[in-house]
Amino acid sequence: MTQTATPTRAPVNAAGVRWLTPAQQTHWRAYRDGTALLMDVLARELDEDTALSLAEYEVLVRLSEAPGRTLRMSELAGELAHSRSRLTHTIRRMEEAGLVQRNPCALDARGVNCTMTDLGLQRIVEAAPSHVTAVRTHLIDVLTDDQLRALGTAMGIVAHALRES
Amino acid sequence: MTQTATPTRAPVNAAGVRWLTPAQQTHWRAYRDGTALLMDVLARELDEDTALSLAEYEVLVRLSEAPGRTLRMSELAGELAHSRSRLTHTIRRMEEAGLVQRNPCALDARGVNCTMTDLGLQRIVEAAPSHVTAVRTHLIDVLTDDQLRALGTAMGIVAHALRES
DNA sequence: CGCCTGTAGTTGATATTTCTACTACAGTGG
DNA sequence: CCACTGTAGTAGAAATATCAACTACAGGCG
Repeated sequence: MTQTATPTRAPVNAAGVRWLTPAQQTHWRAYRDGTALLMDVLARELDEDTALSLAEYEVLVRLSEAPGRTLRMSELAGELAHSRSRLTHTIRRMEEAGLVQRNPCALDARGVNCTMTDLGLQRIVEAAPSHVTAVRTHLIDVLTDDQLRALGTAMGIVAHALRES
Repeated sequence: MTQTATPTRAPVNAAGVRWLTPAQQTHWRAYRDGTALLMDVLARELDEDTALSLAEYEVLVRLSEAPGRTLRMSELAGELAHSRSRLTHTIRRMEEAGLVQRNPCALDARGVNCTMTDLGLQRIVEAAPSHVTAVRTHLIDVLTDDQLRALGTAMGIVAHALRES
């Protein structure tokens, strides 16, 4: 749990686990804490300004970019990295609120197409400026272009590695 | 919601909102999606291997590093960036499981000290190798040292900016 | 002291997420 | 055609997180 020396190579303990170097520890924690704070404030401000959760907003963004404002449930779940179950519950609530609509998929009788309604479109058009401003204020404007690019590149690599497995 | 040109300056819409450039959009999304995937897999593997949630693990880490394995509830909440309410619920469950213990604070009668028990220490000593390996596998080992450093630096700046306000 | 404002922590209700099991259909190979 | 395996989606229960009071005490100031 604690580190007494400052090795440049990761130490290996008796069980064969490669521990983290102090620098790795520091960077990992900065990432973890910064992400927790950032997501928290983005969720809070979005909810205050627009009464949408981050999950609902993300659903609407993906649908707004899809042809016919429509995506299969599984595609949506895959893009959002949400479980199928979670997505079902989210979409059911959004359907009750009139933001989306579900229809059976013609090509695959198992499938369900999820379509954004006009109300859903209206809501995200209203919400986007607030959210974009929040992302700018708390993330983009506090970093240089290089820092943001490095952040995106690093997490892109992480995401790619995870999607492989 | 969509971008047709590739400006290097952020466009400004009628409402005065500075939109994101395509590059900013790409990096922000890579960060968001990568983080979602990463946190998800870390939580899942930790739970499978040790029956601890990420939140519980983090509580134990902070306590293990504190003098006397003890922290005030509010200090713990501050470090974890969790709400007080959330922490109270988490700690109540952990206390029922015998991982921590709560005692009134001598200096401040409002305060509550939270102490890690021997069982709690044992549990995190057992859990740490698994979690460290997961963090290595999915984050640290897929990045170069420079990339990890850039990631930590960027999110450190973000965290610092958020803690100011 | 007595009042006021702010901090620390808890609680119960509500909302969301996760877990588990389930139905239905697709695709493959006998 | 039929079994078998895998994919798509759902539903209810259990776990967890958020929200909105609420109690209790600290610290400042008249």
